[in-house]
Amino acid sequence: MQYQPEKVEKKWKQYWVDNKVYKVDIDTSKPKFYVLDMFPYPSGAGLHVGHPLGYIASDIVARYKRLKGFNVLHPMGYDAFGLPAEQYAIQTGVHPEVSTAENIARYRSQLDNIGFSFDWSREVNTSDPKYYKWTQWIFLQLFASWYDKNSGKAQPISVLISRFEEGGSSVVNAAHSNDRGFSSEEWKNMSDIDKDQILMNYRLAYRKVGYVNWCEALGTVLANDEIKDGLSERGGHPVEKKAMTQWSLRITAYAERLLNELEHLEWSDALKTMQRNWIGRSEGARVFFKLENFDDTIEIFTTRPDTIFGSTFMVLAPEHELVPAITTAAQKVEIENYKNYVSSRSERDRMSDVKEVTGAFTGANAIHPITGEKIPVWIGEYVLKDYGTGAIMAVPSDDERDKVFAEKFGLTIIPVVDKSNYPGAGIHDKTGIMINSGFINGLEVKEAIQRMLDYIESNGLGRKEINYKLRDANFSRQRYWGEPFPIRYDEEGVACTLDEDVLPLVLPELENFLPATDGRSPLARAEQWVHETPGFVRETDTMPGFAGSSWYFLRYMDPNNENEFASGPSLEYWKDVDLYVGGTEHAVGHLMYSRFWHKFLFDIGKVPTREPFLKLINQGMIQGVIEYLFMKKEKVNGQTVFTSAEIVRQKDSEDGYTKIPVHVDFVRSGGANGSYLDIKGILKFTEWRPEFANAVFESGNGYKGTAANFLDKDSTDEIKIYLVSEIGKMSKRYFNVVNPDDVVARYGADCFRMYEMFLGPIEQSKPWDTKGIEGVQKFLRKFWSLFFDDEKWLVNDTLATAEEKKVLHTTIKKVCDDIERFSLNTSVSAFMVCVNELKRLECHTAEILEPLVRLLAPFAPFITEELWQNLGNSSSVHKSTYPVYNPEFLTSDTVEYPVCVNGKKRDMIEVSKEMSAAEIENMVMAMDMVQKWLEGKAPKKIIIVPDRMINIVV
RNA sequence: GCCGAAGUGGUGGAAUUGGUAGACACGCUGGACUCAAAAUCCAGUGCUAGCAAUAGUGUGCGGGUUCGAGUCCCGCCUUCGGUACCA
Repeated sequence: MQYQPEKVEKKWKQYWVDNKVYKVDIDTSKPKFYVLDMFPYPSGAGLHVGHPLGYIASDIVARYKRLKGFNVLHPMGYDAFGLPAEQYAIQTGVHPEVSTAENIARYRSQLDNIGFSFDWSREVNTSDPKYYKWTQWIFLQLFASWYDKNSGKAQPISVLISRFEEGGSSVVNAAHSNDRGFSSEEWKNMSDIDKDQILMNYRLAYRKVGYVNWCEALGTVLANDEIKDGLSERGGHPVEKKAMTQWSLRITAYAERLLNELEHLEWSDALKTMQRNWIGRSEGARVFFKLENFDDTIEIFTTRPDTIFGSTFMVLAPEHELVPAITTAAQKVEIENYKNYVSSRSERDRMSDVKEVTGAFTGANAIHPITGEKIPVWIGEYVLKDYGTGAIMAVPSDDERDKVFAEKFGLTIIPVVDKSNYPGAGIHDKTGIMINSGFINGLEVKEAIQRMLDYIESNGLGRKEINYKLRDANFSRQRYWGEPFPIRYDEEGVACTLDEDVLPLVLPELENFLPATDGRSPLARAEQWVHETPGFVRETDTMPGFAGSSWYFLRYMDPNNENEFASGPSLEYWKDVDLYVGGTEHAVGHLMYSRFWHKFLFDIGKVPTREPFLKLINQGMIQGVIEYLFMKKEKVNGQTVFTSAEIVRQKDSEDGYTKIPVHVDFVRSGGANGSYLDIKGILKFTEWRPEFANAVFESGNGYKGTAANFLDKDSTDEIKIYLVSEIGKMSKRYFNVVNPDDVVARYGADCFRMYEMFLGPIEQSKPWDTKGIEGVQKFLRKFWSLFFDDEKWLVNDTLATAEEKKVLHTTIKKVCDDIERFSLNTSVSAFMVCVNELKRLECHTAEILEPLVRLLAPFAPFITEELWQNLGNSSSVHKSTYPVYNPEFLTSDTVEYPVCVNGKKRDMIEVSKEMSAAEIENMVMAMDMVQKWLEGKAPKKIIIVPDRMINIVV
């Protein structure tokens, strides 16, 4: 019987559904194991071959753990709110709910096609009101909480209010953004609106001014992703920063815990380092600088208080609230112009450009808190509003950017750290001896920092402080397709929450998904919805993408619960995720927000664990090849011109050309350097992009013409328009998506699964390529042929030989070790080696083949299910047990040693395991090869590494 | 710019703790079977020299530590991911 994957796979897919093979429930008789994948955003392009990489790996582990006797929770769902569906709705009028449902249906069928063992009864969809009811509920809990630094956890706002009543703001040690202190009397006499404003600055979900990318021409707020080189990607219009009051989450309150509690997690060091650096804890001082002629003070944060004597000017973020007040009349125009320039700059550009600094003088001076000198106050884009206090004391002698700034604007530089005793020390290294620094002269930097901190505190100039690079998370989006806030504002503008029992607050129906005026969310168009309750207006912003994904892993534990986000017993049983698999692109964003929400839920007693994800594996990306055509920026005689890449390369500059992505299906020799469009490709391209129907194509061999001119050419290879290939994301926007369905249709799901694993280590990124998939296909056929020849069943009951047992048990050991350390590419090789060996030994005994089927089942669930049935079993192979390796079968009496001379392998020698080192030495010295290399001399040293190798040093 | 990762034959990759570099595959070359093809099977395959035995050389580049370095250290280069509103 021939191996026919399509037949076998169809049969077992149905069987699994009919018999609910992967359904899982709480079972306290078994240990639990939770295997989670980062759920996909269901994009219009469908699932591509990159998505399943992690899913296959986690599915193998889930199946392996099940066979090992664990009760495995292995769910899947959809992160279904997002920008692309909304953009699609604007373009086509199709409601995001409709397109999302279609995309989900497509994803589901694609996922089913690959044979995953998900328990689909637990599917989660973040855009389903039954789900986002609980996202809104969590938001309400955040709104109703503040962070008490004394108890180190979130507390109800009611506790805060009673503290204020008892002792005012000074008795509270909270994470907050409140800038005025008050006594209990003052609190009691405050109006409700004032109280509300104060409380807002303590809430974990609060409102503050944030900056959005505003595009006047498009009348909309843009995502960073929609901006290229400072212009809108659609249309190339200017983009500027615009201030808007927005919801924000006080993640900074959790900075210390997010940092410290990383330690026990089984995450890669690289990932932990990324999170640590993102949190960016630094110890230093907050120092107050008085202003000349103003009552206000400028607050700065510095990690180098020792260098304060070298501070010769100050720089404020251009958005700093003091800037308008302190700018002198003479400097007003300059400051305004500079602020306009800065609002056109992205934050990334502001941080990246270190060679060129820019800035403007406010005309104001600050008073140096120690020397009393007047120092000028500037604004500069390299100081960010949301980092630290949004202001710095500039020390041009000991900071790179301050130095460049001082040099450019002719400001004073006073050297304060003598590094002459530390050759090779960089400008930021905390080493050297203080000079020109008054009472700390002569001290080592580290000592000077301590001395200065003490001085600052005891003289009331400031205080020690810990600062974090981590910033509070902007939680508002001016979009339709997201969770509505369960918030409405009264006539005074006070934010009032909806009652929990009216949740979910469902998105209103809309026809037009374009943003409303002034960049307000499209929700503002739903007049009736906005004004539903007399005297109130609803919040029209929606929550960002990370809202729903910050807690979905909890919902899987009890996905259909209508009374709670998940029941106590289910949370208590499943606890946390034992294995989380997903891409590094989420290293800081999603993983940081999820940990934050989880810790908050822990604080309010809703989850039993401090951390959500115990072990995490980052899968690499499967990249696509992006193929670009060179297009001349300027039209020639009114026509668009595409130029073959070799012509452009001869000019050693790509200036004057734009790169237009081409659908990879049109390209010949794609992926390599010599990819090109032939005549057929050009015709397909112009058909696909009708706006280029009359474009001129220039080839390297002198042809020039439009697609129509090429029609009469006989040979499609006569004209080659070469392209540039780049490795990048597989994405609809680059037209390079490869659908797993196509691969499965051709080779079968088992083959696709094993091939994706065989491609290389799971953590590594690599471009998709089907070169080599036939090796895996051959393996599966060969495996099958151990059981069946053309028509006959070959498996018999003969006793297995020692050699056969050795092959099997070597493989069991290797595969188990590999799964445990997540090295799935090498376990596929191990299976190949095993089958090659068994084939050579003409092994057809059930004693070997039956455990081998179980061993392979997690990798190739279909073919093994079929063979398992043929072996006479009536239940699923996935309900059996995993084979256990027996070391007895692997013993050997001899060891083969490589014999090296000076570390270079020269010969091999087989040695009995019983031999002593001295005996081996004698044996080695007697070898002809050794004598030849010694050339009569005595060896300096003989190194014998047991079971490894022998090295002779000459 | 900053943070993180990767770089090994023609290609994907293996080498788990400093100990035989290139397992397993793809591709290629030659052969068997076949009228022919597909499929299958056998042999070879890092590079250079050599009929061969063998020798030299070889893990992005330049240094270093070590009896021994793909693996550790220092300095670079290139590519990828993130950089706070793509998900």
